[in-house]
Amino acid sequence: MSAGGVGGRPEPEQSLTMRDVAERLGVSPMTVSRALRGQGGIGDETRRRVLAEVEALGYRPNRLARGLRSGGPTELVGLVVTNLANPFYSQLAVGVEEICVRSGARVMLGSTGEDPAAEREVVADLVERGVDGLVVVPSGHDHAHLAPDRLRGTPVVLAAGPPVGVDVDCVLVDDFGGSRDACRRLLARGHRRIGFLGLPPSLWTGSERFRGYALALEEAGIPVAERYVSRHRGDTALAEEAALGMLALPDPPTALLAANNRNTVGALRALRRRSPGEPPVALAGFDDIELADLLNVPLTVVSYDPAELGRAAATLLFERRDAPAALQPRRVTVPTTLVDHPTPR
Amino acid sequence: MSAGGVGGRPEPEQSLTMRDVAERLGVSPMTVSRALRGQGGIGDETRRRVLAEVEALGYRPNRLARGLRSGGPTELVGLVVTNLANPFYSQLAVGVEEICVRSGARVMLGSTGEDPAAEREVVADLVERGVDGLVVVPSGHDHAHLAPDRLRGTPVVLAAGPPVGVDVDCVLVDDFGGSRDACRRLLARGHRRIGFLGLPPSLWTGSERFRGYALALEEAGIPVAERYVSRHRGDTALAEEAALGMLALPDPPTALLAANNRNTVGALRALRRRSPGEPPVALAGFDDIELADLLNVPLTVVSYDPAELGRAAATLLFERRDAPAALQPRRVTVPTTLVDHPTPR
DNA sequence: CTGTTAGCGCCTTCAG
DNA sequence: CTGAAGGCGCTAACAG
Repeated sequence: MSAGGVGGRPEPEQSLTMRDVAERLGVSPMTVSRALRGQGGIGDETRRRVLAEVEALGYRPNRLARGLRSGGPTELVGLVVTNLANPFYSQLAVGVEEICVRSGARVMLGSTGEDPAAEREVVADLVERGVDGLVVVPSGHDHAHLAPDRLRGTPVVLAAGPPVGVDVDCVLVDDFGGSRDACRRLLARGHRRIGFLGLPPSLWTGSERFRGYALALEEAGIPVAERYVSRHRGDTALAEEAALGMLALPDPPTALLAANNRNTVGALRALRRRSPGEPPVALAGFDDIELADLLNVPLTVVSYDPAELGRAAATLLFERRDAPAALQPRRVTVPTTLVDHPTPR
Repeated sequence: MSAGGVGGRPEPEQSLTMRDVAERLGVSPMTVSRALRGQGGIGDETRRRVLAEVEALGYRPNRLARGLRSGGPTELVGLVVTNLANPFYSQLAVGVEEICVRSGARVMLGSTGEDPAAEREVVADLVERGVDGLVVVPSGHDHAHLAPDRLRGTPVVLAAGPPVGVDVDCVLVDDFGGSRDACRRLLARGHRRIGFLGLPPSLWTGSERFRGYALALEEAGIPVAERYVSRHRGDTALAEEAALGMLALPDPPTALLAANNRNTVGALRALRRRSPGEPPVALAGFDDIELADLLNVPLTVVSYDPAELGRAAATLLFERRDAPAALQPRRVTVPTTLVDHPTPR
């Protein structure tokens, strides 16, 4: 008798059940159940006695069993993202959690690594685990497998991309408007040759941000020139290379517009390799950068709050879960703002 | 028909049960159960038929019900952090999830905002929801409430801080060694007056990083001077102010050691406010900074992998969960490396 | 106001 | 190899 601690402790209480509490009090489990849920149908005095005993014993109900019988909501939301290490997604998660906690729900996490097959598995697993709904940052280009019909009716909200092949709610960033505004600002400052460091056209975000760029140019009567446009996977090395290529043209751009954080960083690296004599190149980009004020480069960014995207998604989800009648699919767009980080000093 | 879809679809299948599948096949639910779990005790031909029907119907078992009866593991891990928006914690989460997924487990999230009361609630909620174990980044200074005894026996692993008042496993960063090594490097470069921008002594991490600084100085026969030491909550503004204060001393430090990312950023802001004529100040700090190469300041950082911390934590957790006999509480320390970001160009 | 009966969906146990 | 009985912990639905 020893190891583990068979000391004189008051029983580590493997796992109390409602009946244990009830027996100690000489009442039926139902009484305990009612006291715990505080829904009435029980005398004040009895309730007090029960709650005192519950407190004393440290009893906590088993939510899994509760949910099984009542069939009610599990107060569980599945959040499926590509990669939590990306601050965009971790902030999105913060927003989702914030709203969930307010209604007593918890978040269950799933990462896909941008693999549509992994997404399917993760989603299926979350549904098996009884989530009330899913917030999904989609990986593939078709979302038919996210139809609630195929998921026990579990509601789904897409984040950062519109649904394709399925009618569900979604929350989006104003990619188009943000990009357009950034480009307009560069134009307002007199730039006429503006390079675009973009994302693949197959991505919604990539396509929208390009569209904003193109529209702003068009408004200014400037044609989009192939040689000023690069569209690749967001990767700082590729972005740097693309920027250097453009800047080496006989008529190089006088400004660059980067379609996301990775492209902005690549552009910054390219710019810092220029010699002091060369003409300056203006830079604008999507996504804010924390240390912008420490870089010796003026930078204009399209800023927005990823947490707000998460809050909006979770809100739509709860509304839909609790809607007796089905609502029309809704689409919420989170606005962007243009922020100038002027050259310091 | 139209709206909503009252068309001729094959029933959206509210929620199939094992019996539905069984009835369609004219077998008992047990047969379906056995086929699904693939544990044998069933004929090959029967299993095939069952699985085919399951596939056809798109039936998925209800894991909550499964766990209720079998009492086995839920394959659910609770992760409790202070704030997911902090990249340290989101990377930790990535590490935890990575290990969990390998054993078919999922992560349930809880944020505390560094509030010990919130931590208690979150932990209790996760336990009620039947997690197999918890990875907790502790908020308070005493962890007695995290004793598995009080949590239905749910195992706990502490991350980024050692247990106080309770015997559980933990994973730590080598705060002491990393800080010591950084300080040693500054000393090796000839610095004798080294300022320390630190965290509150009440934090484990704060105290350990200070200890490393103090030890390195002691080794070099240099006393720790009050006026070169600042210890406050990690906040860039406070750090900047503290750094400016030190640099304004009659005998200012020639180097600064920042105890975390926030302090490093504050120090960088302080340094950039100096005029070109003033003597340069060296800077070293805990935590790497992505754009270090774009700052025009040489920077030495103590780098480590937060995801590794998460992987280690989850691994300890599963080992303990599956250990038939209780193991001794273990402590894993993740190493740090010193990285130089030389002045570019 | 309180207790009893039954059963959520699945699995353990024991027959056949 | 398959099925029937029973119950995990809790709560609807009905009695009293």
